Amino acid sequence: MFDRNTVISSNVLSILQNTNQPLSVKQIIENLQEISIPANKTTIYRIIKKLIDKKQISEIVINSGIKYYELTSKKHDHLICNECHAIFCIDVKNILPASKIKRLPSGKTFKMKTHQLNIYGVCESCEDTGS
Amino acid sequence: MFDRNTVISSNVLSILQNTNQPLSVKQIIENLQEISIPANKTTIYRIIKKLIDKKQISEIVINSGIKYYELTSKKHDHLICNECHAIFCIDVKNILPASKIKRLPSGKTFKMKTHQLNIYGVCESCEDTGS
DNA sequence: ATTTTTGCAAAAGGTTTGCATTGAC
DNA sequence: GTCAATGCAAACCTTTTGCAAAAAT
Repeated sequence: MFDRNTVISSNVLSILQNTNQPLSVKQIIENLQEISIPANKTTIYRIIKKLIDKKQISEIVINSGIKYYELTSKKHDHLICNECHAIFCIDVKNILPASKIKRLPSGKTFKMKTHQLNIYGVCESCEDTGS
Repeated sequence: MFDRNTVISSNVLSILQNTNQPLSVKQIIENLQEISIPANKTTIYRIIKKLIDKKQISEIVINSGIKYYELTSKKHDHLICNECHAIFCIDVKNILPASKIKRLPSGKTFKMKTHQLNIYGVCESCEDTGS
């Protein structure tokens, strides 16, 4: 995973493996604190960056401007509550059907209002320059 | 539009009406400078906030963390170049088909790699409290 | 012993806030 | 004249960077 195995890096990874929703750096730090592993935010940002470079985790940006991270293998689309900002992971295949009311695996409902789809890739100009 | 009609606010709106892609606050300021209307960023943020409250414009967040704004009436999904960060507006209906290569209205191509779909709304707990 | 990982402080970048001034009506 | 809009400086928040100290191998 990492060049060297440390308490912090291994726990960050297992926290991400064991959660059922994307976590922000702040939330990761809180999770670490709960198991008595204090960590500096700089350290977490650096661990996150390595995991992203290895494509082990993916970055999610929501309208609050805060970034969240989840295992790439668990990558989902997301329902985001405008009120409490909770993030629920879903599979787009379960959404397309008509109703604006989505039933979550937990049995709870979610009223969909707006969406944002961003598709990332490479435009023709950048493809040409091969940068 | 606004409680009072000013040079800055009316021009911000017309810039957003005349562009074919979402603009950041920085880009809006640059657009204003080009027509010799210097404006403070605070002012632009406040104008943007009013337009969002009135739902005249919508906010788009991309992985760079920067927010972009576009007329709600022109709301699209977006292709975002990972290299140059250009944003191309598209209609999701034109995407779903098989190929990873999307042809833009301009005739140029875009190679799609990853996507992020965020659906905003209200979760059951917040719906209950009616907040 | 070497090299990576970590912590701290400071900086960076986008966004927001407080307050006094300017400008629209 | 009144109240909204603006500008400026400072604050805020998340994220990044530089450098020295600590830990892993």
